[in-house]
Amino acid sequence: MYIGQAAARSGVPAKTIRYYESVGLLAEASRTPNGYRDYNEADVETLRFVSRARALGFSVSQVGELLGLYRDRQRASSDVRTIAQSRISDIDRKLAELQGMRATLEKLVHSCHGDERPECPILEDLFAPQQH
Amino acid sequence: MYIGQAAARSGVPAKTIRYYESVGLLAEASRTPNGYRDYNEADVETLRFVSRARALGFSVSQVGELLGLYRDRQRASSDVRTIAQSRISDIDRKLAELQGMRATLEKLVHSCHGDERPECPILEDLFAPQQH
DNA sequence: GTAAACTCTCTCGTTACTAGAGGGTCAAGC
DNA sequence: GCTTGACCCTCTAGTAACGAGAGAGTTTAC
Repeated sequence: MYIGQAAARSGVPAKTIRYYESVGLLAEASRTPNGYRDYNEADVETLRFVSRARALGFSVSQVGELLGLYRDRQRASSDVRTIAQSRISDIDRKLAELQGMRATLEKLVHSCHGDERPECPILEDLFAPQQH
Repeated sequence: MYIGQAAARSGVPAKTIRYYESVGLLAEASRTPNGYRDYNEADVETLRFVSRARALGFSVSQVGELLGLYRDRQRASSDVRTIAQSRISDIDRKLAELQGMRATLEKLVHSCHGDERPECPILEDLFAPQQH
């Protein structure tokens, strides 16, 4: 099948498929005589794997690692588990950061009347912040 | 003062200050006779404002808006409040997304023994995902 | 037969910087 | 007078992960 159909069936845009190939995440696709990329069922499944792993926030290079682990079935499950756990740690750090930001913003918003008057403590706070 | 001192006092790296100027977030700095950028106290305070707003996750262009609101004291506080609230909404969306990712990863990690055996349900799950 | 739809490669734009090249300026020390 | 080091300058390129668009060839449908 051509790239358009592979895109439709995997949910990965054609542009993105070419990009993944260009950066080495996917092997170079075989070509039909006219030079169009040619895909099969297994390729579509690989694309779905990539798509789902990306949706879980794995970077493209991490997805490359996961694909490698999948292809080499001799590898221990602990390798996969380790990658997944470090991703969880990344997420936890990001969550804490966002929650801190949110708390500060919430405090600022509550201290601001939000009416037609120009005074708003948000800006003053940003200019003269307490340490945090 | 030169850019190095302004950087030290504001916490914004010199390269970043030049970058902010180049994208129009900051006005072009005045220059000493030798061509060096020249900063004063007010500039340092502006840099601190920018730094703090960036740390709260406002984009550079949003920081530009906030600076504009600060300079034009006639503007209503509701403008500032609206920007801050939309930033909170952004954060809430991101939090929900990360929490969803985290839950899925947690489930996968729990289903994986993490030992020397090659079987790990994480990869199988990524290949044959249930809808979510 | 032709027009739409699809494919190709290539380059640029995005965000918010950071790193580095190549070069000018300035003060201190010998 | 000269060098050394710490500054400063501009400009370019690289980062992550694509998306948009140009310009051109191919296939498909009517």
